[in-house]
Amino acid sequence: MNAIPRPGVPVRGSRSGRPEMALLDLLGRRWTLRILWELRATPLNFRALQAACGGVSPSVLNSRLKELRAARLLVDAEQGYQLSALGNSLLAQLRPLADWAQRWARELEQAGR
Amino acid sequence: MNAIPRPGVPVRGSRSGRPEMALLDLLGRRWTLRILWELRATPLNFRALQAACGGVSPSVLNSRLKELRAARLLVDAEQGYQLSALGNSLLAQLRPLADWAQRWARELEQAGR
DNA sequence: GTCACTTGCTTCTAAAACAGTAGCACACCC
DNA sequence: GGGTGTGCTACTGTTTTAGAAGCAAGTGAC
Repeated sequence: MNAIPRPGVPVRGSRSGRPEMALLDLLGRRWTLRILWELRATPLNFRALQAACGGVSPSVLNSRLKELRAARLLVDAEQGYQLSALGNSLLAQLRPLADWAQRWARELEQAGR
Repeated sequence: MNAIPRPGVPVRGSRSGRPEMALLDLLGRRWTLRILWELRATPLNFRALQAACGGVSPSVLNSRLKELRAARLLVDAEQGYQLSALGNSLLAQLRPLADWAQRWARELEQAGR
């Protein structure tokens, strides 16, 4: 299945077309979350984004960009790729994960001893 | 790289060990988000979880379960696998995504015309 | 003009991840 | 004993991703 996940369309592991399943499929692809994350503050062009993602291969990056454009989370701008209004609203949900990750790190460190 | 992402350890695309990078790597693996999602309400045993995830293959499911246990997001219970307190706190962050996905679906539908 | 440089991306091969099926080992119940 | 349910492992084949190379188009200096 190479289709780009969209609400209303069957995705990996769900033929219901329910929007949250499409979302979980989209976000569960390698690099998707990271790309959104790196664009949280500022637009980046192709090579800058590639570098920000630790040198992800351009073929994969381009696939993810296509998917994110199709999902309307991303738009092409003069300064490069940037989040759409929709993309920003998604990122608003995701941004608190940075704090959560801190807490996670602390708890894992405690548990590790 | 087959290592389980953990804070403090280099992950795909980041050697900094920053917790949010480890988290993005962990959640960006296929089925991880879906598994957490399916466990949001109730514990499920292996086969029930597999079915809930649309028949994901047992080898992959088992890998994800190992990762999630190592990340302390999941614990083994009598009723099957269930979210830990930590896992529940992560899911609390993720739950609003269902609403967001609804909105996303509406906007895509509009834009599609 | 052409030379160097940047940028978005394509193309290729190899490695890794995942899918899909079968089935084992153990437990429990009869 | 035989039947059922369970967590998983083993295997083969397909898909996805990694990693390197490089091309086509644009820009600016000369």
